Parts: sequence; C-alpha cells; structure tokens
Amino acid sequence: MAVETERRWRNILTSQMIPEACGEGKLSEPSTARAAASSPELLAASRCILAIDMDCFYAQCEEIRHPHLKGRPVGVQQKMLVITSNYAARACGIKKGDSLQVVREKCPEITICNGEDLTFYGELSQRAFDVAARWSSKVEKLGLDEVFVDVTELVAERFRALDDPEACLRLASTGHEYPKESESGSSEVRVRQGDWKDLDDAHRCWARLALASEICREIREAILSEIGLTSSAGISVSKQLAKMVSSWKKPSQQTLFLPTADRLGHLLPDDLPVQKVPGIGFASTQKLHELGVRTTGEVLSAVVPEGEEYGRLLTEFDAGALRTMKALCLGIDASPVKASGAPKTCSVQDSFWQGPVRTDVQVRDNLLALAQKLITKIRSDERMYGYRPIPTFSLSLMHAPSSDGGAARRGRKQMQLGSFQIARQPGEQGDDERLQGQIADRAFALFRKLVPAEEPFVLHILNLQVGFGEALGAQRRLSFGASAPSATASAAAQLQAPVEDIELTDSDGDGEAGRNQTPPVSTERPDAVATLVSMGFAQDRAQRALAQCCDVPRAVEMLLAGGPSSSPTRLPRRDVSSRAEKRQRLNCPAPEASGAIIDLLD
DNA sequence: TGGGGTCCT
DNA sequence: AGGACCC
Repeated sequence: MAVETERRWRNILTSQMIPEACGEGKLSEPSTARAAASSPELLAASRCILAIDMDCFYAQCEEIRHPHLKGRPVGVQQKMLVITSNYAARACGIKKGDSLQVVREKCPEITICNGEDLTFYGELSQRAFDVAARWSSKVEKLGLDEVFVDVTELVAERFRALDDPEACLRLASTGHEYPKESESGSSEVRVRQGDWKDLDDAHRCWARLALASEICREIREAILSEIGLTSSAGISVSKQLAKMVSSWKKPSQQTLFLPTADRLGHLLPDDLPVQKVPGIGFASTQKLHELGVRTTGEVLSAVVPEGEEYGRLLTEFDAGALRTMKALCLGIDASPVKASGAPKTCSVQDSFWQGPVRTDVQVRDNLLALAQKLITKIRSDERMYGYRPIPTFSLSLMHAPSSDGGAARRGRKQMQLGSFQIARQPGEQGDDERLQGQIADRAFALFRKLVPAEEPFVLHILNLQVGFGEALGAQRRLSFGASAPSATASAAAQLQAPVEDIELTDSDGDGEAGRNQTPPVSTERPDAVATLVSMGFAQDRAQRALAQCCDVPRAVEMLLAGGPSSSPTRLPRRDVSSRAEKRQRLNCPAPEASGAIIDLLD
C-alpha cells in the first residue's frame, strides 16, 4: 500500500488503541498522533470491541413474560405512547414513538403491555450483562438493552493458547462484514501460529477482529439460549465503530467492521448526517444546523483551525468539543470500555401531562407513591450490589408557573441526609413503611423550596433520586483474597506491560488443568443462590453472602469462614480480574481454535 | 413523547 | 444545579 496511506492507517489504528497506552482515554488528534504511533507493538494492540444490542428489548421481555404473545404483534406503552413494539407489530407499520391511537388504527389486533414499571426489564438486562461478563471483565452498560464488551484480552489469550506452533487455524469471520452484501466466512485461509509474527499489523488486526466476531457469536448464543433474548451486534476496533455497524443488519444478526485500507480516508461516509454519529446529540445537531453544517464531511471541512468557518463554530462550541467532534466524524474514538459496576444513583419518576397536578395534597400523594417505589428499588439494588451508604437525596421536577401562563421550567434541589439513613445494614430489619413517610416529608420540603407556598403551579414531572456512597469496610476483603494476586498489583502490571506480555505463564504448569473446573459464576443472583443452596448452605445466609461478595467463590469462602458477618464488605472490583477468572474466561465455551478467524486475502 | 442512567461544567 | 450525552 502507498506510503501515505500506510502512515494514516497507523495513525488511525494507534488512536483507537488501548487507552492506557494512549493517554488517559482522551481522543487523539489524528494529525498529531504520538511518537508511539509507529511502534509495532502498540499497533498490534488495537482493541477488539463488541456492541451488543437486544432487539426491541421491552417487547421481547413481554414475550418472555407472556409466552402466548410470542410472535403476535406486541406493543409496550408508557403513558400515552407506544415506545417500542416487536417485529410482528412493526410489520403493520408501527413506528417507535407512535401514540396509542395511531397504533390501534394501524394494528387493531395488537396486544399492548404497560411498560412504566421497568423492574422486569431490569432483571433480564442484568442477566444478559452477567452472561457477557463471563467472557470479559470489561462490560459496559448503555441503558437496559445494550452492552459494550472489550474482548481484546480474550482474543490475545486464545491466540496464545495455541501451544503447537505448527497447528493450523482456519480463519473466517462470523456474521456479516460491512459493507459486503454476502455473508462472510465462505473464504477461508489456513495459517500456522508460527506465521503470526510474519503478518503485518493490518492483517493481525483483521485476524483478531475475526476471532472477536466468533466470540461475539458465542456471547449472543449464550444470551439467547440462557435467557431467550435475541440481539444484534457490531464488532470493531472502537465503541463508536462497533456501535455504528451493530444496527446494519437486524434483528438477530451481527456485523464486523474492518478498518481496511480502502476505507481509511473515510472510515465514515462523508455524507452521513451528523446526528447519526454517536456522541453528537440533539443539542449539538441543532447548533450545527444553525451554522449550515449537516454532514460529517461538512464538519470535517469546517473544523480546520485556520479556516474561515472555524471561527463561527467557536461561537457555539469550545475547542475541546470541536476536537472531539472532528475525531468522531473521522471515525476515531479511543474511549475505553468502562466496566459498569454498581449503579451510582437510583431514581424513580412519574409524569402527569394528561392529569395535571395542581395542589399540595396531590403532590404529597404522588411523593408518597414515589417514595415507595424508591425504597423498593434501593432494596433491590442493595441485594444485587451490596450495602452502601446513601448520603444524598434530591428532588427534580418540571412545572409551569400557572395553568396556562409560562413555559415549562425545570428545577432540582439536593440535600445531605446526614444521620437520617435510608440504607440498611445487611442484617438489619428496618421499618420501611415509616421510612416512606420520612422520605416523602423531605421530598416535600425540597418541593417547597422550588415552588413557594401559595404560588400556583401545574406539575408535569416529579423525580426522586438518591446517590450511593462508597462501600464500607475496604480492609475486610484482604483477609479473603490472600491466595489470589492482589487486585492492585494486577492492575499495575497491566498499566506497565503490553497485553501480550502479561499472564504468559500458567502457574499451574498445565495449561489444561483448570479447564471447566469452576462453574461459570459471575454475578447472576438466582442461579448463584441456587448453587450455594445445593452446596448445603441455608438460603438466607447464601443470599447475604452473595450480596456482600457478588460471586460464588468468594461467597463460599465467606460462608465457610462462618460469615456473612454483619459488617458490610467492600464490593469486588469489576475492572480487575484474578488469574483464575482469566483462565476461566479463556476456557469459556468453544476455546477451540478450529472455528476461528479470517479471510486474509484482500 | 417515557423512565431510566452516565459524565462534565 | 444544570446540561450534555445514551438507551
């Protein structure tokens, strides 16, 4: 390939690499790629990222909850809107935001389910997350129906696990390959592991992505067989590109995006409307449109710092935002897949557009109902993620000053809860009914600060939110993890060493020894509890131990040690994993190299 | 238009 | 506390 193309290619790949090696996850300017850009080791480290998206998630959940609905037209309603529908309903022409009226006209035989309570959706979402977490510790939630999975390490481990350098790999990617019309996988190439080092970086990158596409298929298959959810997915070197191709073929299909040489100048089409780019949202799109900028190509030609249009852009965006936008329009995104841990906030909301709330008594009633929902949700979060302090509480609302006067306004008031505790300790049996009234009292006080007494109002939205603090008892866990490598040491090693250089040795001396000896656990609660009960532990002790430990092995340790104790323990960190966990992941379904990988021909 | 979340300023 | 982004 031409020298210039080659250079750009390296720059682009480098900018999408492992963020720690690239400078704090910040987007890199392609034209100012770092000196490290030419380092072959870094180039070889381009990431493998999956974006997995459940098809019409709420509607699928309703089909699971009510199996007789399966295949018939189903819509999910919130207030007066049908927010989503299954594919049988979409065949009638139903679109995402249609009103209930329109939907009934288009499809009289449709079944409408109320989707205002998200509890069940949240449970299935968590189970899907836990499935993905068996393949990687880096799983990031985006809403209830989407996850990013960074499988870079697993890909590297599977390649390394080929202990016979003469063994042949059959290489073919799984699923579609953007923008090819036919399914890939038909053309295959045999490669010996010993040839690996002779491949150039581009081909290595493609081979790794092809293996990632196979891993993606495994994860989606597990989500389907274990939960019953179909999904669509994208595979590429960044969250952005993976996400953008994930919707190319739907439903229940996946697409691989290879950063091939012929696309390097324009990883994204020049005429792509800006709002299609993830990261450019409603507000930015409005501003760009006012400036006459509608496509990625127009952004790129306008964002040249010496150019005429740049000054106009600077009136609406700051320089940092412009750099980010430029990178996104080039198809460059170095943002890391952040392991989603326990939620940081918990909120409940209700809206009243059709039946306006105008009196203090109505507000009180609604606050009581919201407080009840909030407590229920908090208790659920505590069961799933452990017990954490709850230091802050806030109310936000949208209201109009009077019935027909001014425009809707938003407001928010926060307070510190101090000695008033919503959180419970693991063993504690609090009086949640009294708590409900106390929460409503405080919420009403906050409401008063936003809407003074005697002032007329029409309330449209009420929202209660709590913020979680750090888990207590950070030191307690050290006593459990003595035999495992410490989390911090492992993290430090990863920061200093390229992925390829760590975990090369198997301390058991036998690469096969650990295979399948540990049941896949992760954080899935119902199964985990059942596992512990089947091992002879009492159910309530098992639940409490799991709430504190989050995984079966640690819960077993705790139970054997006489726990769970009444003092809360720190949650295990999701973003570092022990050697045992890694080995387990490596040996996850289908570790065989035979089904792997790529079309090495151009 | 809903009922959730995250991060940045 | 508000605003941006995501679903």
